Amino acid sequence: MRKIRLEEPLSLRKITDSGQCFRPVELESGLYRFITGAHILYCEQHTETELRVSCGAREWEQVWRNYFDLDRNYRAVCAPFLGEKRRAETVSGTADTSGTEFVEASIRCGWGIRVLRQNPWEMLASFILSQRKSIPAIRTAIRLLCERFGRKKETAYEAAPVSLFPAPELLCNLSPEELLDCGLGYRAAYLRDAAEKTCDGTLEPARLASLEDAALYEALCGVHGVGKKIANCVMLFGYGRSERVPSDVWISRIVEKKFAGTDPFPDWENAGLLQQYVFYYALEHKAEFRQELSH
DNA sequence: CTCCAGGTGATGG
DNA sequence: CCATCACATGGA
Repeated sequence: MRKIRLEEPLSLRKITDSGQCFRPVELESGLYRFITGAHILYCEQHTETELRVSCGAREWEQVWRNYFDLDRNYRAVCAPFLGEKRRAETVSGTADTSGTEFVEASIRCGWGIRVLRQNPWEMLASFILSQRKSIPAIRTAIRLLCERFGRKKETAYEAAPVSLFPAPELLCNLSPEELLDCGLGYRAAYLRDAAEKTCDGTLEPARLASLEDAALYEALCGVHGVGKKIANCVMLFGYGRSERVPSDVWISRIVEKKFAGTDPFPDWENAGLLQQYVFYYALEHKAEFRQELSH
């Protein structure tokens, strides 16, 4: 395992648990596995700014530096919402306190999270499957999908081969039953539609990457089963559109409870990163935000 | 057994 | 525009 020094803290555990990705796992105590495309990384947290990684320097620079979004300075991005800087800017005294304090607490709680730059097709497929499922159930469904249909790759770190995410071409030729068998339920037809549109060029990732936000959003919403939340997830996590804010049930509850119903996410170039801290905070404090029972 | 899950589409006001 | 409802099935 090779040593990697980082300019900012990075937490393998928080990233894995943050709800933006479903395949990273902690295999045994402290050993994490990440996969993107056909690349597999084994990784240990040495200190908060030092990792031990299984790949060579070249692969780290060409693949994983981008995947972990290491060229972005998160401290600079978050500075306006933290401590002294924020107080200095609110001398007028009119700014609200509960909301901004909540944002600050969320950033501190999730410090070390990176918003990963993941594979666009994998994000589209994964978030289509995610609707009306719990995060553990999403992980199970995606794992089954990969194990059944994904290409296998041997590594020096595990006895069993690792399953890559199945390419869209592989899913186009499956029978409906084969997809249902992964616990996809009614989402199987949605996934099929996404696979076909990705293969026939309608949603070709390399072309979509060059589109403006509005056009990309339109294209994604053209898939059956993709609405605004999933489209924003794919844009944020798959196409690096860091201003997009996927608004789901958790975010709605937070807006209601902490921001008096007013959208706290400004029309800002990095709003999606803030969203990720706030979302993680909610996951880590579920009891506080869980749905009130109706009566 | 019951209830909920990182929503969406169809339908009806 | 907003309010409901069905949708399949794994977790808790």
